[in-house]
Amino acid sequence: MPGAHAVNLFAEIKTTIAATLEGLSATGALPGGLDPSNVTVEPPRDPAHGDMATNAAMVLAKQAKMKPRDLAEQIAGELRKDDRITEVTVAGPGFINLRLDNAVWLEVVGAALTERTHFGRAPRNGKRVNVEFVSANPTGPLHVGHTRGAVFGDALAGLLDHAGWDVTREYYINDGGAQVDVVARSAYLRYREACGEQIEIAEGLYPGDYLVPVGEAMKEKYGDSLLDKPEAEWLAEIRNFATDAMLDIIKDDLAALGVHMDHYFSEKSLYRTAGNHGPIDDALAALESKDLIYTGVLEPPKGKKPEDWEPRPQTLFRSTAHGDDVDRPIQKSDGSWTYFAPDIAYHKDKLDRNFDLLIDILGADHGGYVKRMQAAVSALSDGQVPLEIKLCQLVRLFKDGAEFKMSKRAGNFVTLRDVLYEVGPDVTRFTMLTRKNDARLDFDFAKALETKKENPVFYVQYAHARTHSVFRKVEAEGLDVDIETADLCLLVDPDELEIIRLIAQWPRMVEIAAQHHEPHRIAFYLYDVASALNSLWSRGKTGENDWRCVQTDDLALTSARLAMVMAVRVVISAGLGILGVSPMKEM
RNA sequence: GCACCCGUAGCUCAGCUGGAUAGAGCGCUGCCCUCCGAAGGCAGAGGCCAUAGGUUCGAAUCCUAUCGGGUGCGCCA
Repeated sequence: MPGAHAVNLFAEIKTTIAATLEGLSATGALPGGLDPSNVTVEPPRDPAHGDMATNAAMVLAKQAKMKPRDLAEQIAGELRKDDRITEVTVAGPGFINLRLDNAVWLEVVGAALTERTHFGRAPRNGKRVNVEFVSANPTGPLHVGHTRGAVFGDALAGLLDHAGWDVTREYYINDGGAQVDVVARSAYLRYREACGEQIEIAEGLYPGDYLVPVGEAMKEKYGDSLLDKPEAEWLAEIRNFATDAMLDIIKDDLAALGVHMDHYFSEKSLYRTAGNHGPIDDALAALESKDLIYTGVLEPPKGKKPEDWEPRPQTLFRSTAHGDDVDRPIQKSDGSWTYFAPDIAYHKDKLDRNFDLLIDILGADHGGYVKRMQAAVSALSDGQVPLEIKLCQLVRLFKDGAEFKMSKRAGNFVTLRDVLYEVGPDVTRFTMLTRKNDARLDFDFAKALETKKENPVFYVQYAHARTHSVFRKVEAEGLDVDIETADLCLLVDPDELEIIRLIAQWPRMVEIAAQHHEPHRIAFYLYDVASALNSLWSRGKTGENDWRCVQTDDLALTSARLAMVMAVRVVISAGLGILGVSPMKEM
């Protein structure tokens, strides 16, 4: 067995199979050059089939010009010689089912105990990934809509880190558009208010009282010197002041949720500075050199019926050359940039920072934006760097059993802070990760706090707490047990071995979830682990006394069982760690 | 009109680069604590994986078409 960081048994057996194929080719038993890349080694759905199943023979039958079952028998014959494998059968259309020596499984428990938080953590793969998420406009506190993206992005980043990537968590500050002027004007009103004036917040400005302290801070800094000046003289200054203040609020919100960004990138920095040149110009020049920029007139959008539509020439990006449906405007008809222009420049900046993979996390309402951005990245990187855009669907809130609708006009936005105040960061994070990102999520405040099995956060935490309570029991009784030196071979019960096999799947789970960029798989896996532990636990409570973990008259067996329980704890706490949830020692 | 996402048990949802008899929770039926947390466990009933074709040894999964739901479609980001 390889040492630390390489306890993915499924990957090991796959390697063994690949080696077996090569060996058979070398002896002439099989044709050479068989490509095993499509071979899978997985736990079979039905445990009666064995510990692992591989499709190798079925996948390679055509290449080898053999019947699947004949090929399977060939491979099986070789695998039977392997010490780790105790049983090899060929079944169905050509599955090869394997049973491994218990000792092999038990070694995984040993690995979990020695590696602890590193168990399942892949070796560094030397690749860098940039995960951009949240990126809310700096116009106020984060609300629930942002929360899902924040949780998802952070968990995905944690997952990729666990799977071997060098991860940068990044936030793009939209501080270049018109909406930050609106914040500035709104803050200015609060400033006048702080100076003792009666104010009226006009339609279209931000009414939120989070701007009150900003106005007071402005008075602190500027006194009443700005009161009589025209907007042109204070706008730029106040814009900076206000967006900084908003960003501070957002950073506090994220910190309260347990999210920490590695890098904040300002949109403003992309525009022309003192000279007549800036990153946007550079990005456009790069595209222009590839003949992807031209002036043209777009067709009117169908079905939307814009009343004031009329054909106008615009500067366009030939995104159709990179898979988009239509070319996209980067300049408005008045010559100013569309939002797309700074976004192109921003992604060029990411590319210039030499990432091997870019991931953007956006709300599902940005779906129309995916192809054009991927086209831009494809063009700028000559197809070398993939951009993956993960869209998070809406969160529907339920309060007191009824859906709670938020609307901008009613101003009844539920903020991230509200949610954290009600249920806390751990429940918020786990609950938001119990759905695929592209599925709508129902978030029920009451259910999130329920201490019942139907609430997965509770269920997993409960199992984790049990892994502690049993140790408290041992301590209270003053029993002399030692999990470090435990003889794991005493674990022979099928239910015990099932738990161990589940634990052994952890490294593989991390790998698969990371490959698919789907942290929710971790949440579901943890639920399975919790379920297996709870099931076994109950056996000890229903007459099968000999199953109880703690056997005062058999400390050797007790030690072995505690070692297994500890391995469960290691896996649950590692999994919760990836999701950003802190494991509880007692409920 | 076009693009993207989604249609799996009565309800809410999993289903691992296509794999063997499609899974869980809720709800329903019936069981299980003298003892590590019953805040739990076990068992039962419940399915034409939207529909129709196709690809292949093999499809909930891939392709095409249709139906149904969501999101978006130049000068908002």
